[in-house]
Amino acid sequence: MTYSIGQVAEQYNLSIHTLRYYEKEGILPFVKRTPSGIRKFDDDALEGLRVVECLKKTNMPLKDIKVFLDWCQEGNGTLEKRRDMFYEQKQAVLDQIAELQETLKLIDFKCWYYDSALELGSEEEIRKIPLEEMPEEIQELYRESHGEFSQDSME
Amino acid sequence: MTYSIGQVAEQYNLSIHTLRYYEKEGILPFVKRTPSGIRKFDDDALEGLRVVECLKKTNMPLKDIKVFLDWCQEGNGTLEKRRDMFYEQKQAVLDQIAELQETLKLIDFKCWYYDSALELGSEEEIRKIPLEEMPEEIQELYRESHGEFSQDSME
DNA sequence: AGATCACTTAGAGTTAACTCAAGGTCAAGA
DNA sequence: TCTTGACCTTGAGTTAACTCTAAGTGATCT
Repeated sequence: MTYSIGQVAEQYNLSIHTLRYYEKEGILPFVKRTPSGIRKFDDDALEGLRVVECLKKTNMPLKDIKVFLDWCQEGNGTLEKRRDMFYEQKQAVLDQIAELQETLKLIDFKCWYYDSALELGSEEEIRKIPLEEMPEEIQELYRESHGEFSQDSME
Repeated sequence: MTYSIGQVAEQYNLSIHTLRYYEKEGILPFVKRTPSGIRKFDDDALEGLRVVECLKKTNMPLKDIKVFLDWCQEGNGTLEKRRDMFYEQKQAVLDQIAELQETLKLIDFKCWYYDSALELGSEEEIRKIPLEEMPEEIQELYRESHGEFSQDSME
């Protein structure tokens, strides 16, 4: 079974422009053509695209994705590089998750801050509250999202 | 206590250029100046920068960060908008974490795939293995990272 | 006094990743 | 046969977020 560029664009929520751009950049090496020059995507091409999309979601730049795809074309001599690359990428993703979880602390603190400000009617009221009088878990969020800083103003 | 642009750049791992760019874009509304025009960052400015950095880490574009900072300047009338924004941003971060965790499945599958290919000496060998003969947890990773597709080729 | 160094501005240049426009081809249906 | 619609190419334009250059100022060290 093969698909046209339009069908693939639809299925993967990419624009036709983007797919052609990827091919130009060497990001779609598995795409074949009909004799009249029309692209056709077979299962190999779709699997390749799935991997590209996966790596894109990890925020890997297209030029790095291309390096990987070039290794794929080179054959078994690059198996080790490719394996190492996926292990590195795994770590990169774990790091990103950890960072997002860190930023959640400040966001959760701000959610509490604005909820309280709205209850009290003004930001000034909530700013008067010393750190020690905030709920325990909010104190923790504050400390963890503000490093070792002492209490200062909040915007 | 106040800091110069160079000290702040160093502390926050940003370039001086970037800080000036942020100010130009309205992203640093709390920065004051000396009579001779030199920027000085006080605690308010640093706290603002901390929030900016936090929002940047959630992949919020600078123009959206600016909208928030403008609301901060407008006073208590915008408290609700600001709260809602943080709740939305919290959800956005949770979604990003979930997506990264999804992509980990394909990455983990690929780690196994290349480990096995290296053990067997070639990619062709591993591709011969039918899905059913792979370890249980790898079968799961494969299925979860490939949607409802039947087994096709892997690159 | 002169050098050095961190600061200032305005504005140009860069990079990544698209995104689009113009002009053309090709195959299928009325 | 003509039209429609999806495809094609080349090349230009866009956007975000920097990043840098040139030319100049101001404070401090020797």
